[in-house]
Amino acid sequence: MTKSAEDALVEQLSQLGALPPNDLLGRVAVDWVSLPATVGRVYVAFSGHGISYLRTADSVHGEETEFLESYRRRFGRPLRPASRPPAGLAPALRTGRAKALTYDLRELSSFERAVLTAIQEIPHGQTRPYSWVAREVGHPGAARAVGSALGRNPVPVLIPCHRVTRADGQPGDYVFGQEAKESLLRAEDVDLDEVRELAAEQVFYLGSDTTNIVCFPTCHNARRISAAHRRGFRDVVEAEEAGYRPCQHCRPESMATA
DNA sequence: ATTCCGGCAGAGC
DNA sequence: TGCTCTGCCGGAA
Repeated sequence: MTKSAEDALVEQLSQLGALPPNDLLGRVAVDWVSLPATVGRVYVAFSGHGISYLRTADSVHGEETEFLESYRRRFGRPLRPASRPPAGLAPALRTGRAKALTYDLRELSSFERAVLTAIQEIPHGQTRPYSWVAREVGHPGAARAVGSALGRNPVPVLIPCHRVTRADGQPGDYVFGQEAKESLLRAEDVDLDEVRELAAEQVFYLGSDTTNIVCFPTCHNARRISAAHRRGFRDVVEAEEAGYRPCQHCRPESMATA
């Protein structure tokens, strides 16, 4: 066992407090399973603390051993095969809706955890810019740092960093590659072609002239705007000058940062 | 469209 | 501590 693995165990044990000893193994040992998902087969590591790691079979070239090695490189400890997956995991992977699961994000910084927590609020089928996430976690201006944090997302697909896209309408980079990001979004019925067409016209927000509310184009409220009442905007300031206010659901950047 | 910087968190030295 | 570099960005030129 490596030094860092020992440290991790000691730290975990110290956090167990008054838990009965017969819970120890279940809390400390980390298991793994292989399951089908919308993106093909995935490998998932988990313990009593929650799901801690996910890789697609594609990303490890279909090799279970490569998954096990990548886990060991990152966490400094081995995995053991599980007899069955944690509750709710299989359906979450089938449907792409995973908000109810619990995750073990203790290895991350508080900023990284805040970012991953915030993006779990992005609904299935919708996207938000990196700069939006930065503002949501109280670090406006840290859009690039958000990208770095998402790049370290230990549980992609389930924690939906693929729903965070670039402000210019491009999908942006992704752990498993831009192609994988695009296919994940298309599987959620995100109309990437329309997003690109709008962006080409310098339209990054959509409003309805019946409600005078402005949204991100993928917001479910924006999807309901009829063609006759739809109006595009370059930015929120332009929309506000036209008498529109930001949607309370998708919260496009307004001037007030509270 | 492309390129070039400024900004920011984290890691390594 | 402080300095430097890197990275799923953004926006200006």
